[in-house]
Amino acid sequence: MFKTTGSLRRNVHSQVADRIGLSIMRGEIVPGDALPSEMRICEMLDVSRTVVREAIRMLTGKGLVESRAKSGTRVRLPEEWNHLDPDVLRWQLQTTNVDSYLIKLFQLRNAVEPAATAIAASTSTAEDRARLRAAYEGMATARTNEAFVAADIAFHKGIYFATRNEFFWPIAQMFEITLSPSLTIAATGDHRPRSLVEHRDVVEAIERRDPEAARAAAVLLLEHSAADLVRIRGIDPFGEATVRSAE
Amino acid sequence: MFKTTGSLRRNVHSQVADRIGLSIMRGEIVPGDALPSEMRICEMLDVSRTVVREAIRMLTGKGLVESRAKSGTRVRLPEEWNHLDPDVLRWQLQTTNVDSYLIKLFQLRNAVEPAATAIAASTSTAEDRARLRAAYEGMATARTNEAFVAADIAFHKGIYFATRNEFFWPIAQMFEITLSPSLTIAATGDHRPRSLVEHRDVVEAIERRDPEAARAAAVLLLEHSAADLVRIRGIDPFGEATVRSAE
DNA sequence: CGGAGCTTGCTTGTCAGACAAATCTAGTCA
DNA sequence: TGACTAGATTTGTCTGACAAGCAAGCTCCG
Repeated sequence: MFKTTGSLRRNVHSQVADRIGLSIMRGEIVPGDALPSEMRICEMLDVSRTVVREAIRMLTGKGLVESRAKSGTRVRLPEEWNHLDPDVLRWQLQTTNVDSYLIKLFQLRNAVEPAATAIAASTSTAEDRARLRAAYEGMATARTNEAFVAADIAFHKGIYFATRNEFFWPIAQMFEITLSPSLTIAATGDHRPRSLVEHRDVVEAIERRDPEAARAAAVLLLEHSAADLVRIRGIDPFGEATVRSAE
Repeated sequence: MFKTTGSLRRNVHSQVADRIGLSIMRGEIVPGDALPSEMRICEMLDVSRTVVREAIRMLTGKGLVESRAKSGTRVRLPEEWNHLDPDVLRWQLQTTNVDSYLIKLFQLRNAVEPAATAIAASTSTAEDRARLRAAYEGMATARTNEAFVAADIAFHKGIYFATRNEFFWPIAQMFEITLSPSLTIAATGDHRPRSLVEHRDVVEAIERRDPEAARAAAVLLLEHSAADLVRIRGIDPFGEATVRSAE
């Protein structure tokens, strides 16, 4: 069990954490419910107790579970998990509807990115701006779709990093996780050059250290991205019908 | 060692994680550097290897360290840690300058909250709105400062939760962590009633399901909060001189 | 028949010792 | 001087053991 199933060799406890984390995301273990006991998990997965304990420790750190001494390890309420944790993100991406996921992600990006871009314009260092410019050049000169998407990710990471506010960084991290796989999905040939101008306007506004121009450029870039979502995946992040509430 | 130092009895591995996490935040172990080996940490803190390993597993899950087999456990680059993780937040709050921390936090809140409020106006359930209204009533009728701050936190958590977008939730969580202690700091008597009207406008705009009015009300509320920061702590989140970059 | 108190068992927390695998270092030999 | 080998170090994993606390079931008394 737990031979290298296709991917690279990872630690066993990480694989166990993946397994339990995915089970929780899939709803196989309901919040408030108890996990199987450590010994049971050992038997089920044929691993040692050490491995199981370390896996549960990881999940505890991400807020997914809570183990009170001798009462068992229980799944916590969804509003308590760290939804921005890369692992949690990955597990959710594997178990939920990708479209609604992309819409929620875009909502967050839409909320944060204009402000982040404005902050970047006023607090970035020369090094930050150089990195941003390099990422833009990478997009402009990219010959393959992969290279273009990689440069695009570097570009947006660069913006969040240039805020010099570490609370923005994890948000960039999450776009990175989500966009990497979508690279293959959105790999339509004519997708590439369309947003180049908008990216350039952003980087130049930041270089001019003009927060308001940067914010405006970011808004335009977001509108372009939204249009791409409509065009390529057929979902509209602004037409909120898709995320209409239950009630 | 590790007797209950003042606070409630917690697991030993959590205490060890705290200790190592704080060391990293304080810069006692520089990124790229290796932690002392497991056995060394065992000796230093007088705990078993099991405990040390589980503590390191928690830190690994938060992106703070990375242990490659037999090369040692190294501290990762700051841009890789999960700065929105509650524990990381707590450690940082204990080791860095509180003022610059509050400014960065306010920057994020300023970026996210207007959009979150607008989304809440369009996607909240009746239950969400009732909870928000209840939190507002709690603020209006609070007799003690503690009760007021608790209701205030519940109010803002309610907004982020009402977006029905889980990616906004961790951000609310972080405000909760930060504002709880600041409760004692900002405990000036006349601080209380000033922002009541702004809160009411927000909740009523959401109840009317009017996104644009909600966004506008949120902006006003933020301006009020910024004024409070200036008045009470003497820091100005919008006067960016305080977070001027190094270069 | 019903409830209070005790007992037992299960589960997590922690400790100790052991071996495998991989990596870095240092020494040796060409 | 350079490359290769052997040893030591460190993390990954397994096993067995005991303590402590919570929950359920059982017993006994009213």
